[in-house]
Amino acid sequence: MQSRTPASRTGRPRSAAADAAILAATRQALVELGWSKLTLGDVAIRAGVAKTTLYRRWAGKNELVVDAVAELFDELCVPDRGSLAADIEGVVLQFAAILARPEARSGLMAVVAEATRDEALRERIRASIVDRQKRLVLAGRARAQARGELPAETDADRAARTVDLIFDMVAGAVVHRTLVSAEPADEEWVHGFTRVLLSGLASAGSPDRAPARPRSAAGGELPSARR
Amino acid sequence: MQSRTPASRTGRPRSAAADAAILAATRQALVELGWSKLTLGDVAIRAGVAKTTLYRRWAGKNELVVDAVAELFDELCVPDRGSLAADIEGVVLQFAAILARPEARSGLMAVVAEATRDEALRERIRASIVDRQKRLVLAGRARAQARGELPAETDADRAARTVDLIFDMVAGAVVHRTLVSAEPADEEWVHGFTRVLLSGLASAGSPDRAPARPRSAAGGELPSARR
DNA sequence: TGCTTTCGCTACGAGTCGTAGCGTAATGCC
DNA sequence: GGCATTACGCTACGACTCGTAGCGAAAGCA
Repeated sequence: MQSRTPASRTGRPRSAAADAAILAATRQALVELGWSKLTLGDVAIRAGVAKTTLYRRWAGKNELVVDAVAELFDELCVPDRGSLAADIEGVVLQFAAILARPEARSGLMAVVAEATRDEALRERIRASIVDRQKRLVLAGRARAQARGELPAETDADRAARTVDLIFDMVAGAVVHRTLVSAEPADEEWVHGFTRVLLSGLASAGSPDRAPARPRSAAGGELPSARR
Repeated sequence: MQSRTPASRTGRPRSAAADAAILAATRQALVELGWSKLTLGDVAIRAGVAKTTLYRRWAGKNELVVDAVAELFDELCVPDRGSLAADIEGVVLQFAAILARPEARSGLMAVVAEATRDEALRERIRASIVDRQKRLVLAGRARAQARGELPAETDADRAARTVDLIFDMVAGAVVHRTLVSAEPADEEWVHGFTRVLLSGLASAGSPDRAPARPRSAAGGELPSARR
């Protein structure tokens, strides 16, 4: 989590229960106060620990909130729903459900904002939040390629760039919808999003059905503009 | 900008020069200090005005930064480049150039985070930043429909939802790429993004050319494959 | 029993916040 | 020109948060 236990064999061990209580109290404070009015002294009182204990474990507010928010993303997974479109919709709905929680909304964007001027914090976010999400994209893509819904990628470098692109498009769209447009990423929205992501803008006017078009592997076939 | 001049005919008018100086000083402070270490007292000194003047014009740090950041988006426009793909790439590159500036990076996300718990602030952001961006999507879409690259939308309600979706996908992807992944949205990335947005994921494995393929609809004109 | 590390508690200087009060400057109206 | 009205600069203030230091007690291990 925050700091390792490098080689400290002896001495009184840190209370694991205090860790859990502090992170839970941080999330509760995020809900009730938001980022800007959250103070470490308040979190300490809520968690039932001394303020100095907080400073002994975390460098500051930023690092604490990153860890508190990161736990929210533990539940993310890629359920095999049988098709790429269904897999995407499932994951996006999970992601949207997390972002619907107020502790995620106010905490996540704030630490990302702080990370623009803090390289170490950015790395911490990447390791404990972003990479975990990106792994979902990798898993879903591999599964789709095994099904033949996506062409297999030979060039490893290009494949990495493609995964990064997909990740930014999926996560970015959900975050923007939820936090900037401030409207729910409900099933209807996710359905439309998935259709555009898979088939492109030209199909945006097509009726409600026919989202994915599992297209035979290597053939760079074009998605048909239906309607 | 911040407050109207309801009916105040008489009295000493507010200095417009002070407004400009304050907003410029705010952006400068964002660059040098970032969001969390930016104080209104510091901004006042940089702008050469009294701290009380700041509080007379803005309710607080949030509102001030929104106005300061909003000015960065004034330059956005949709240059007619002849095809939907080229138009998208142009706008996205403009948007990316703004987000590359440190005052936008640290300021924008911070106020969005604060807005999750402040309805009035969210409305202020929407009015002075988001709506301006969304208008670009509307303009580009209308132009593409006039060219025949996109099918005309009859249902006004569905059209509005589609525009919202496109907007969240475009803005969200660029913001996520720039601020979360912390990598530049350069021409190569924008090119790949535009291809996926227009043609869908299935075309992601195709070679570097052939971005958009507007299919039929109403006599589809083909945009030139650039590069 | 000793050694080591953590914990709770108190206290502290430094810094920021947002506001009040006062005298002065700039404008419109008569 | 005189008057009312509003904006401005300046100072000072209480309230709050920050992050740290110091101390004695508690909880592990040899």
